[in-house]
Amino acid sequence: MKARAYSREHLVRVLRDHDITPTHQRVEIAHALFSRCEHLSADGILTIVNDRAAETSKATVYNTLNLFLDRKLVREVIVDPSRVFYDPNTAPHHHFYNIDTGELTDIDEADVNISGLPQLPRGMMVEGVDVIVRIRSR
Amino acid sequence: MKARAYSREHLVRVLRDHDITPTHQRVEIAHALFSRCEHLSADGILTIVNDRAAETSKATVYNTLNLFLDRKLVREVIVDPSRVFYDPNTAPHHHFYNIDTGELTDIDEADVNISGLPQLPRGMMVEGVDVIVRIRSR
DNA sequence: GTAGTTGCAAAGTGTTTGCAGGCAG
DNA sequence: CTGCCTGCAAACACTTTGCAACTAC
Repeated sequence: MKARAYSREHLVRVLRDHDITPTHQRVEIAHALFSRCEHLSADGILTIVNDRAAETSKATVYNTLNLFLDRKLVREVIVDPSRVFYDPNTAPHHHFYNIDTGELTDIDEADVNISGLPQLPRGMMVEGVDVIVRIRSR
Repeated sequence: MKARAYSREHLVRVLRDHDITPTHQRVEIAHALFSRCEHLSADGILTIVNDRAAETSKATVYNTLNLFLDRKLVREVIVDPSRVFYDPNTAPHHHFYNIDTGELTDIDEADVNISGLPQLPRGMMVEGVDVIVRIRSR
């Protein structure tokens, strides 16, 4: 992903493109997600957004993230039942998960080749393939 | 996995082999998991175990599952943040996840080939690779 | 102006913990 | 007998919801 500092104006356009009314809070949440190349949890986002001045509630963060999810602006990464991460990179890709630190790192899908998956059950289609490589320090 | 009805005596031996005191409840929970080739949630196990007569509490199911996990008798499958499944098949393998029904199906690891994973960060080792193929009806 | 959004607090869900009584060895 | 195990209920962390006030357009 490009490590670009997304401007507020650009984010407003992106939100509109996804049929999301660009309220102040939503722009801030989008900014938190897109301006850094990190995988954030709802709680992490809440902290960042309220870093300077408390202006966004927990409920709004959750509602907004679910909205972004629904509008396919972000993607959920499920690696630990007690930690859901939101990934601003919606292109298909995979992850390293550091089980010691909880850190997530992207793996470009182009690099990875998966072959030999069995036939799908009849009438089914693939929605997506997630690969999680769990790593830890030696 | 062999679709074999595990006897209680056999399970007692298995538990002992894993340094687990084979109490009545633990044997029942192990039986629920191993006697069927399903991926069960804590709640599903609670239901099965108490199907005839209520004799096992929720807390014991959770404690026991965590114990089994720790002793590597079962494995956790994380596909949905609100549903943790316990998999009696500890051999490396992957999963189909039906996002409509929540159903999990095993994929034999021998069939699947993954190539092109990037170098690990320095000093790291792979603990395991999970592949989840999310499917839905067409 | 009006529909959609927000904040707060309360309710929900799945899981863990503290403690008194009970079972395994 | 002794220590580990169990059940219960309370505690917990995370997420969702109901509702009155507010904001985008």
